[in-house]
Amino acid sequence: MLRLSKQADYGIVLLSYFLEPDSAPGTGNGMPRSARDLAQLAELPAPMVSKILKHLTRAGILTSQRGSHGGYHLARPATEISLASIVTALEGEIAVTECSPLLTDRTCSHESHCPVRTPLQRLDSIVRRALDGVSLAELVEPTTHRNAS
Amino acid sequence: MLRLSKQADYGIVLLSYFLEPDSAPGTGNGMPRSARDLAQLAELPAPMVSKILKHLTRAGILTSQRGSHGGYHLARPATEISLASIVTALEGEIAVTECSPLLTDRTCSHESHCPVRTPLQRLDSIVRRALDGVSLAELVEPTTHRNAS
DNA sequence: CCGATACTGGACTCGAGCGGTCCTATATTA
DNA sequence: TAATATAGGACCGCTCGAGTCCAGTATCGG
Ligand code: SF4
Ligand code: SF4
Repeated sequence: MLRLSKQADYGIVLLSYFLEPDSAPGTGNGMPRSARDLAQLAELPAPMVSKILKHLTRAGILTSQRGSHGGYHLARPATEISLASIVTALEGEIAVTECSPLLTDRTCSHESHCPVRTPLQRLDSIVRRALDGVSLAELVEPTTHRNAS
Repeated sequence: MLRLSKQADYGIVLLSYFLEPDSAPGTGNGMPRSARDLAQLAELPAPMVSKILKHLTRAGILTSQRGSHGGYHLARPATEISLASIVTALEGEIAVTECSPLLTDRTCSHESHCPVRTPLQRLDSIVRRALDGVSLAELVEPTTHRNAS
C-alpha cells in the first residue's frame, strides 16, 4: 500500500521517454512528442496518455505545442524535475494524513484533540523530502548523478 | 495524496494512547486497555477500533488478553515499533507501484517492457526505509530519541 | 483561407476498494 | 455459570480513481 495512483505511475513512465535521445526510428530527436506517439510507445490507452500530459503541462513540467507537428517536450532538464513535482502534479499535494495544512478540504473531526496530528505532519515532510531528493534523471539512470552531492 | 488509509491513521492514534503513563483517572497504568475504553478515549467508533486492534495484534505489535479485565498492551517497547511495521500491519506491504516483488497479485501488464519498473523499486526502498527509521516513540515525543544515532 | 493536426478543458460512467458495521465463536475470570 | 472481552470474518454502501468522450482552440501546410 501507500500505492502511487496509476496516473502518477504512468506519468513517470511517459516522462522517461523524453530522456531517450532517439527511440523510434521515424521520429527526430529534438522534436516534440505527440500524445499519440507516446501512447504507442508506452502501450497505454491514448485518452489516458493525453489526460496525463495535459496535467503535466499545466504543472509546468512539460511545454506544449499545438498544431500539426506539435506535441510536448520537457520544460527543463530532467535533472531538475523532482519526483515530488511529478506526483504533486498528478495526484495533488503530498499529504500522508487528511489534516495536512496544505489541504483545503480537511474533513477529519479529530483535529482539535488528536494526539498525533502534529507529529504526523513531520512525517509528511519526511516523505515529501524523500520524493524531492530524487530527480527524474537520477531515477531512470542512477549513474547520471550529475550534481554529485 | 499518497494518503495513509484511515485504518493506518487511526492505528497510530490508538497506539499513541499506550504510551501515556496514566490518561484516564479510573484506569490503572500497567493494565491492558480494552477496545471499548480506547474507543472512548480516541472518540472513534468502537467496531472500527476493535478491527484495528485485532489487526495490530495479529501482526505482533500488540498482545491481547481475553476475558474480563482483558484488553491489549504493547508487545514491545515503543522505541522498537517502527511506523513501517504499523502501516504494513494495517494496509499491507508498502509498495509504491503494483509491480513490487513483494506483492503477489501483480496485475500490471507492462512489467516486461516498462522502462521504469526497476528504478521505481528503488523508490520503494526509499519510502520503506523512511518509515522504518521512525519509531512510535520518536514520532509522538521527538525528545525521546533514546538511541541517539 | 481552408482543412488537418494536435493540444485544452471538462463532463461523464463504471468498478474496485475502503470505511464501517455486525454476528458468531472462543477464551478468561469472578 | 454468567459476564466480559477478544478472534475471525462476512457483509454493505459509497466514495474515488481509472478510463472514455466530446466540444473548443491554436497552429501549420498548402
Ligand atoms: S487529526 Fe489525527 S486522526 Fe485526523 S487525520 Fe490528522 S492524524 Fe489522522
Ligand atoms: S511495470 Fe511500470 S507501469 Fe507497471 S506498475 Fe511497474 S512501474 Fe508502473
